[in-house]
Amino acid sequence: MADQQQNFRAPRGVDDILPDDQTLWNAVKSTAIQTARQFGYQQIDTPVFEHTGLFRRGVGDETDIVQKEMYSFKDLGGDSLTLRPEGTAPVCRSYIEHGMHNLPQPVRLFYIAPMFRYDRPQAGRYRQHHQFGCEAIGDPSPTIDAEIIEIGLRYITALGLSDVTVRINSIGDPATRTGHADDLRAYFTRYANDLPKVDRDRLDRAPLRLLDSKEPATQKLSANAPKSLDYLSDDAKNHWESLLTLLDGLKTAYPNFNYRIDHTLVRGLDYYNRTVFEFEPSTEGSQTSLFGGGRYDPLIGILGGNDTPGVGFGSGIERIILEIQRQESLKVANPPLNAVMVHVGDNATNRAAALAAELRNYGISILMAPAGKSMRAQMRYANRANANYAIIIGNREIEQNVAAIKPLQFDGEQLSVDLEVAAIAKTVCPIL
RNA sequence: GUGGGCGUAGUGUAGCGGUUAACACGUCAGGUUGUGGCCCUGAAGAUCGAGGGUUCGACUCCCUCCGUCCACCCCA
Repeated sequence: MADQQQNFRAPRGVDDILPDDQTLWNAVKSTAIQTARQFGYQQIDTPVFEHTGLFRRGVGDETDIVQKEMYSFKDLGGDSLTLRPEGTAPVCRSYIEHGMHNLPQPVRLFYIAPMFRYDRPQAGRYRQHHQFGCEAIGDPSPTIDAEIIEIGLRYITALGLSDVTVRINSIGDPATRTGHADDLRAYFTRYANDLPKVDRDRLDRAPLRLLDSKEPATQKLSANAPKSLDYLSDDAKNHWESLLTLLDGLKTAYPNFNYRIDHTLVRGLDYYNRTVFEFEPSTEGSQTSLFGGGRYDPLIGILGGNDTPGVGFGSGIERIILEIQRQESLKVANPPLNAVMVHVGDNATNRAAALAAELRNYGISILMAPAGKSMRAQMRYANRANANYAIIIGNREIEQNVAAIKPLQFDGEQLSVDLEVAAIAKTVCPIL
């Protein structure tokens, strides 16, 4: 608890995104937007908070997210609201609410939005994080599953990331899923004595979870455990096999693409069925999964809409950025300003301010050096500002009705031009 | 919720049972006549995370709490 004497810090698990980081953030976000648009996806923003019931029903009452990770609160009217912990349920709610089933199907949507989970922070995990997500609603075909995965591929490729493995699995439909879960439970129960405590504890609660356990003993048992792929209905099996064919077809366009069928891959949220996938870099450390997604055919029905299939993914921007920095895969820099205005003396300051405003009408970017400081101080300021030119106006210039223009990024002659917008604009921004 | 590492100026670090708590970067001001980058000089900036204890004396040793990082659970 910060008392009155202490300075405030950001709450645990949330961070400022400082100016130095914004360049990379913007690059990542605009890559996401470009990629999604290239596939014909349209942007959607849903509110930061929703009725708590949306997540309880959509994500699943028994999931960890709902059980212990939601930022829920009552508003002054007594409604229970929750800061969005994930993006799919809200998008589906919006799809239903706005009758998007009347649009040509499937409806393809994407978002970039903050998510909130009350979780213990660690590397790559925050209480507020941002996700780039895509959702395709209204098409049961595996071509859309493949499309969703391809968006992910194109996105990470555009960001220059390599060494990313795509793991994929099918967990079947709700009916066969419970059969599989029951058999899994039975299988692991037989070896209960060999299971480490953590895994014995979740045997009842979440038998699927034992498959991706980090305990070596459990991993050994998982190898021979019942596989969800052996439980697929004929429909689900066809869907799965078509998807694999489609993914193989992507290898021409994405020579480095390789997927790995991984029967230990399960997803934590209740609404998934059939296809599930994850993108993972070869980083050591553990909270590194860059993408998670899959098909969620039951969800719209669960939320009260007509049965409508859907498939999508969410990708953590913070993790993408960590990985970009680790691989040094993307170098970005802000473009320099056109000029810094250096002005000494009250007359000069007034002229300079007016002139700067006029120059901005030309689309020129211009930064005012701090008023009232020495020319040296202003020049030092200009030097740090990442600008191409200093426009220098002092008493001498006012008298002679000129502006001194000095290049800052390279050694060159200082010029003297008429104290007049067009002339200065042309000097400071030659393409004009 | 559980376990481990770490907490000294804005940042990164040094330090030791007794010092005016050091260094670098950064910030600010200067380096003669109005002009940046390199260089030089100077200044500001730290109740050494908080509270308690041991001691003649603690930034330094012990305990508690808090914060932070990492890991587990789980997830993006």
